Amino acid sequence: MAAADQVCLDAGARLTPVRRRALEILLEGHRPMGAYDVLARLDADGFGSKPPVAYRALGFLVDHGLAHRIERLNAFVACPNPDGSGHAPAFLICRNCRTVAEVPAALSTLPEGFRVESTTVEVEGLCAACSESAT
Amino acid sequence: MAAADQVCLDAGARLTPVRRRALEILLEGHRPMGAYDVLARLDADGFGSKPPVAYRALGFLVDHGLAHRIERLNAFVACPNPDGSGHAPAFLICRNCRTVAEVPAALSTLPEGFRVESTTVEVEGLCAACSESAT
DNA sequence: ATCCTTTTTGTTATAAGATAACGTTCCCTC
DNA sequence: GAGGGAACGTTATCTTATAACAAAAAGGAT
Repeated sequence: MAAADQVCLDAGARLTPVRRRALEILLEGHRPMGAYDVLARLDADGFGSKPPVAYRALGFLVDHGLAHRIERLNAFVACPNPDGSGHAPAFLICRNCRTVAEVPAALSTLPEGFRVESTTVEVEGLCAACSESAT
Repeated sequence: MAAADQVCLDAGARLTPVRRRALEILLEGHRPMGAYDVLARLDADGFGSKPPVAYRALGFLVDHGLAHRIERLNAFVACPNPDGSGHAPAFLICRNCRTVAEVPAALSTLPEGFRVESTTVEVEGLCAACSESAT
């Protein structure tokens, strides 16, 4: 959370109560959460109860690199190390235990000429623990 | 299409009329199409008009590597070179002209222990042509 | 402090994407 | 030509996401 404050400070962005709470919810979750899951929690905490409340807060977090969207799951996770500088992470999604690990991405050599603006790298499979126990 | 026939033959799978037509529609599109876009075309051609018709046909194509799903767009594209052996492609998505190019993926060095089953690599940005004209 | 502008919030309403479950039909095998 | 599994089409419903509007709150300039 301290890192999040710093990122917002640097960016001149406001980590308002809903946004802060949304980030806390993701951090507490330790796993990807759908927008409606987050919404339910926000609603319970007295914030709005309608979808845009969650989508806006999550959008803010994603825009500032405080959270990431996992496309394959239509879900969101808190970024473990928000650094302000849009890094390009890869996600390892375990299909068994549904956990998601964020690791540094490493995309090699794309064709010339394409101007990259953002990347999505998601890998699905079995994490070490589940792979072990499935043997 | 000949390649598609071959892939299905090898896999002992049936490229039925709806499935074949769905693939043709994607091939004619030359761009990602939503399931409901494909559905409208299938319906016009006398196939069913309800979502499962499209989702099932597209699911079959994706399962057999004849088409790919673009997660960021919730859309589908025909695979330009279906080879039966689940290759791991990357997609270059131009945010300006909405075209999608499929290129060989090249993910380097993931952590040990994670057993990879499938990968999603999608890059958004400006294609060479749009990048040029935007200068 | 007060006015003004911009951002943020919450709402209503609706769009877009996806799947579960059921009965019927088709096709292959015996 | 009968049995059984795969594929089809339907109804119904669910999940995910956004457009558009009004009210409130924050921040800057005077």
